[in-house]
Amino acid sequence: MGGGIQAPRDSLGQVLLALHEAGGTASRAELTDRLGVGRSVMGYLLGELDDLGLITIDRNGARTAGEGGRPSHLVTVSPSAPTVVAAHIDADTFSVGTVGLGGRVLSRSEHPLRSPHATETLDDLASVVSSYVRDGVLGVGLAVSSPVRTSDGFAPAALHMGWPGVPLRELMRERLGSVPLQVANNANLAALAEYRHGAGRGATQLLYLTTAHVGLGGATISEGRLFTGAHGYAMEPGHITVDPAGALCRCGSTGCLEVEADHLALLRLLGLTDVSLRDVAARVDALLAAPSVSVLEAVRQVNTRLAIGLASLANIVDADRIVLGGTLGRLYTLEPGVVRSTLAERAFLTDLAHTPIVPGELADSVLLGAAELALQPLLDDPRGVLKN
Amino acid sequence: MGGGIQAPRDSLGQVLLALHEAGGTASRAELTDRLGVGRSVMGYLLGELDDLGLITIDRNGARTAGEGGRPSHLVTVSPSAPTVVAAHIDADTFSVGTVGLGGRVLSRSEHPLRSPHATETLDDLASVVSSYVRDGVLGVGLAVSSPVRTSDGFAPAALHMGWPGVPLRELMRERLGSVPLQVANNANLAALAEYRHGAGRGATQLLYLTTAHVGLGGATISEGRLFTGAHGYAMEPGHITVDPAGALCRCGSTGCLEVEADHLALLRLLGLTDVSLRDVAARVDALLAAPSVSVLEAVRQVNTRLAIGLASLANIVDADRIVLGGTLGRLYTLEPGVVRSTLAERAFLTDLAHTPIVPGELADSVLLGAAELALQPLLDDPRGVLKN
DNA sequence: CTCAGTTTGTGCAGTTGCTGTACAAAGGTA
DNA sequence: TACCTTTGTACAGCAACTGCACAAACTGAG
Repeated sequence: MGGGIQAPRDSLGQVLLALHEAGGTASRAELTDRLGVGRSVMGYLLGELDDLGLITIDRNGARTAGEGGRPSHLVTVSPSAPTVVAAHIDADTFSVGTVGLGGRVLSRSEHPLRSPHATETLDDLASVVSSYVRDGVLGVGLAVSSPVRTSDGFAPAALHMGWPGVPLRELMRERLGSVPLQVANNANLAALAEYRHGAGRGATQLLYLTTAHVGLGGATISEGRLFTGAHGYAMEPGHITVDPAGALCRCGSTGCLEVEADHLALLRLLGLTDVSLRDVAARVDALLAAPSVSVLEAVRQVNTRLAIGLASLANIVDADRIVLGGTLGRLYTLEPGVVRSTLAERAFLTDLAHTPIVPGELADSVLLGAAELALQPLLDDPRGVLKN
Repeated sequence: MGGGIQAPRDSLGQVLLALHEAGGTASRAELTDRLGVGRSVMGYLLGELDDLGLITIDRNGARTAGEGGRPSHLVTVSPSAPTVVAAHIDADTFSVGTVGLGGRVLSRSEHPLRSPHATETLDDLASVVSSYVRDGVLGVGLAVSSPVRTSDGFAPAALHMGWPGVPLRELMRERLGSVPLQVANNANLAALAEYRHGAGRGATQLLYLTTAHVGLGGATISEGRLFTGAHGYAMEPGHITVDPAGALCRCGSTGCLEVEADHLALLRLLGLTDVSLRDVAARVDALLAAPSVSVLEAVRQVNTRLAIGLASLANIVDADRIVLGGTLGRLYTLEPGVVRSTLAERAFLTDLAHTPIVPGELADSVLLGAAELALQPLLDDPRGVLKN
C-alpha cells in the first residue's frame, strides 16, 4: 500500500539494513542491541543471512571491546553478495555505477550527454547500464531531476533538461528488458543516501534541500521512510510561494522559492544573466571557490531568501535535522549566520528555530541514493528476493 | 519511536480499527476482505475479540448480500465494550463527552470558560472530566488549540487563549490522577476524525486545513498515520509565509498565511476591526448565513489568499484529497471557483492542480478526534490494554 | 422439491518467526 | 588458577498466522 520506500518490518531485513547503514561491517553485538532483539534471535537471523550468501562471519577477527568479556564476532557483507546498478542523469552528463550493500561504490563511470533529446539520451544510458548489468545484479535504480510518479514512473517535468513529460520507466524498460528498474527524483534519493550514510544519520525527521544545477529539490524522511505523497510528487520545495508579487517562475506561478534562491538567482544578483544553463554549475563553483566581497553579499541575500522558505518548511515538517546538499551546503557554510537568524525570526516555535542545520557529507549522494532505491527490495525481504 | 498516532501493525488491532471505521457494525465478510486475510484467520481474530468482550456476533442477523451464497454474520461493537472520555478546550467553552468504538458519541456536555487563566480552566475541566470517568473508561483524550509537544504534552503557544507555554499534560495529570491521558492539537485531531469517520475516509494522503476561531490549523495523514514531525509540531499551515512584506503576525513573523486568511482577515476586509476575540466566530457565522454581495467579495479575497497557501502546501504534501474543516469548508462551499482556479495556477504539476477539495463532514470533529487519541492504545494492541 | 452453484464459516494440521532460559565459550583481571 | 564479564549456542515453547478440506446457509433453475 502506498508503495514507497519503507523501513523493512521484517527482522531479517532490519539486520541487513543495520549492516548496510553501518557501511557493510559491524560486530554481532552492535547489531544485536541496535535491533533490540535477544542474542539467540540474532544467531538465527545471521544464520539465515549466511545461508543466503549475503554475509560472512569472522569468528576470530573480533574487535576488542575495550572492556572485558568475550569478544564479539565480526559480520561483513559477503564479497559474493548481490549488487545493484545505479544511474543518474545530470545536467550535461550521466553517470552509472555498481554499488553493493554497505553503500560502497564498486565501479563508476561518467558520460557526456550527446543530445538534449530524451530518446537519444536514454539510448546511450541504456547501453551503458546494460554493460554494467551482469549476474548478481539485483536491479537498476535511476535518478532524474524531475518529480517521478510512483505508480508508473512517469516524469512530468524534467524541466532543466527541457524534456516534456516522459514515461521514463516505460522507455527504459523497453531498452533494458527484464531487469528490475526503479525511477525516482534525484533530490529524494540524495536525501535517502544522506539519511543512511551521511549527514542525516540518526535523524528521526529529516528535512533535505539541495541545488545541483537549476532549481531546488528536497525531501523529507520520517522514521526511516521517504515521504513521497500520494503520487510521489511530495516535497517540491522549489515551488512554495515566497512572494506572490515576485518574479515569474518556469512552473507558471510567481514568487517561487527557487526563483529567489537557486544558482541562477545567485548569478543574477551578480549581474551575470548571460550564463548558459550548462555552465551555471561550473560558474557558481568558480565564484564560491574564492568568493569576493560582492559574491559574499550575494550569498547572504540568497541565503536570506532561502531561509524564508526554510522557515515555512520547518513550520510544516518539524524536522530534528536539516541537511543542505549540493551548492546549498556550500552557501550555508560560507554564510550560516543569516540563515540561522532568519530561521529564528520566522519559525513559529523556538524548538523549530533551533533545528540543527548541517551541510551534506556525501560527494555522490544522488548515485548512492539511486542504489538505495534498487537495494530496497532486498532490504525489505531478503529471502523473497533471493529465492530465484 | 517517534511516538505518534499510528495504524496498528497487529491484525487484532486492524480488525478492531476496520470495525471502528465502519461505524461499529460490519459484516464478517466485509472485514475479511478489508484486511485481505483468510476466512479462518478472521475466525480466530473475532474469537479473540469476543473473548475480550469487545464485540458481539449475530449469526442470524445477516444482511442479504443481494446475490446468492451463505449470508455473512454481523459483527457489532459490544455494548459493554470500553469507552473513552474526550475533551476539547475551545474559545469560550470547553466540551467533554464519552465516546465508544465506532465513533459514537454516547454523552456530551458543554461548559463556559469561567476565566481566561489556565489554572482555573483546567480545574473546571478536570472536575467535569472526572465526573465522566467511570469503570470501563480506558483513558482521556484532550484537544487544545495549540501545538503540543509529543514527548511531554507541553503546549508552547495556546495563543488565542492568551496562555503562555503550559505543561498541559503534567497539569492535567495532577488533577486527574492515574487515568491515562493524552493531549494533542485540535486540528490534528479533527483531521484524524475526518479521516476515519468523515470526508477524509479512504484517502491515502490527506491534507486538512481548518479555522475554528482565530488562526489556521492543519494536519496531514499519510497511510493512516498522523504526520506529527519530530516534536509533534508538524503542519502549522497558518505560519507559512505568503508574503514576506505582509502584515505582522502574532507569531513574530510577517506575511503568515493565517493573517491573510483567517476569521479576523475576513472581518478586516469588511471593515470590522473592533470585534472582540470571543465574538469572532459568532460574527462570521452570522455573516455567512445570509451573505451580502460585499461579504461574498470578501470571501473571494480570503479564498484566493488561502489558495495561495494551499498551493504551497499541495506542492509539499502531494495529497490525494484536501479537506477544509470548520469555517474554511463553508467559505469554500460559497466560493469554490477562486480556490480551484488559484490552485490550478499555482500548483507545480497538473496532478496536484486537480486534487479534490471537499468540506469537512463532521459537526464534532475535534471531540471525536480527541476520542480517537484515547482509543489509539486499544486499537494498537487490544489484548495488551485489556489485560488489566 | 431437489439439486447444482455460490458464498461463507469452521476445524485442524503445519509453518514461521520470534522469546526465554540455561549453558558453554572466550576474553580480562586479581 | 579462580572469578567476573560479555558474548554465542542449543533447545523448548508459543503466538499468529496459512492452507486445506469440509460443512453450513442461502439462491435460483429445472
